[in-house]
Amino acid sequence: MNLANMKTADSQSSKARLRLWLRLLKAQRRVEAELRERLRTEFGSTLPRFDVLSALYRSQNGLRMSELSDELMVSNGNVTGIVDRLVDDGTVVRVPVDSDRRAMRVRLTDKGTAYFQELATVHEGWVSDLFAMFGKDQAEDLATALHAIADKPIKKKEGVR
Amino acid sequence: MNLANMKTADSQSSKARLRLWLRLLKAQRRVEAELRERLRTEFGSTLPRFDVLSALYRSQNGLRMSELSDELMVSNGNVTGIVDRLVDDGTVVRVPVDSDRRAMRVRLTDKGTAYFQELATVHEGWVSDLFAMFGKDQAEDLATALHAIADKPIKKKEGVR
DNA sequence: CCTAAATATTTTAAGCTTGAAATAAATTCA
DNA sequence: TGAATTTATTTCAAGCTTAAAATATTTAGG
Repeated sequence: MNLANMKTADSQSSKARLRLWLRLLKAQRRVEAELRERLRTEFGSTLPRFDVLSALYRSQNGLRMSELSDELMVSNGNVTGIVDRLVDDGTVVRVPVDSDRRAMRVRLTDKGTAYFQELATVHEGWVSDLFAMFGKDQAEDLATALHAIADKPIKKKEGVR
Repeated sequence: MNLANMKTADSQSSKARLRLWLRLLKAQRRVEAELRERLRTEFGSTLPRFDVLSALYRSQNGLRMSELSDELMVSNGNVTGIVDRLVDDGTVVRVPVDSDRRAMRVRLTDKGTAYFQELATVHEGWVSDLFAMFGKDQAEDLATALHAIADKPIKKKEGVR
């Protein structure tokens, strides 16, 4: 085989990575569509709300609005709207932060905690079913591989010098 | 170790699968955020528009609205809006289908084709950079593993019997 | 042929999402 | 101290997304 007939290693890697990305995206969409549908029909809820409740449940003392948006990787304004709706249905409350009058701490109410526990149990079962083709070990291996991307440091804007 | 102290294999698998899902979701969000930002700042475009152009570019003769929404796994109404905007800026056209007056075929214009080719080259480079930690072989292995989820058959609603 | 059911698409209302602008409060530093 | 900057949050406009309803057309069955 001569050089003219051979793609460079870089081009081949690039294509393989692009295929990986498209596959990752498709898998994510398929699972997300299924989870959204089930949250809607069985609980009258949505994924963004579930995500917020989940983040708050994992925290001990609630989270500030900005901590929530960092955790979920969505914009501040987005979190404002979702929390507004969760406040409306009584699952979370906004508590002013004593030491910083700009800030708000969001917490689960007792009702919200009970509600989320119910959801979380069922949700784990759904996910386990959707990923049933992966055994424990393979699931762990895949998760480890994806860690390299998921926890890649966020590129920060450079200050002007 | 006695049974009381040991989680069942099922529970452990379930947790591992849940972690895998959360990792997959986080990786997808990180990559998507980066691609969206670059499409916006460098091309004044968006991911949904890129996805539609990409699907049309891969097809030979354009796609019907319903083929587009199947391919992209989004709702019909969603595609209507995105195609409307692409028509506005002259990158695609709606062509009536002779044999079926309900249907529309969407095609890239010459302008749209040239524009997408430009985008696609740069986009592949971005993806390759974001996935740079995976070599060709590892990227292929991961893509294969994800195939099991990405191409899982869609569960259809059962008719009443 | 004619009606009923199915199909392709658009419209609509509500919620999600972003980036940018606006507010308000805390921090920095001269 | 007090002005300038930074930080936390909300508001806003525009676009994305969904599910359901509405329209228009085709297909199937009697």
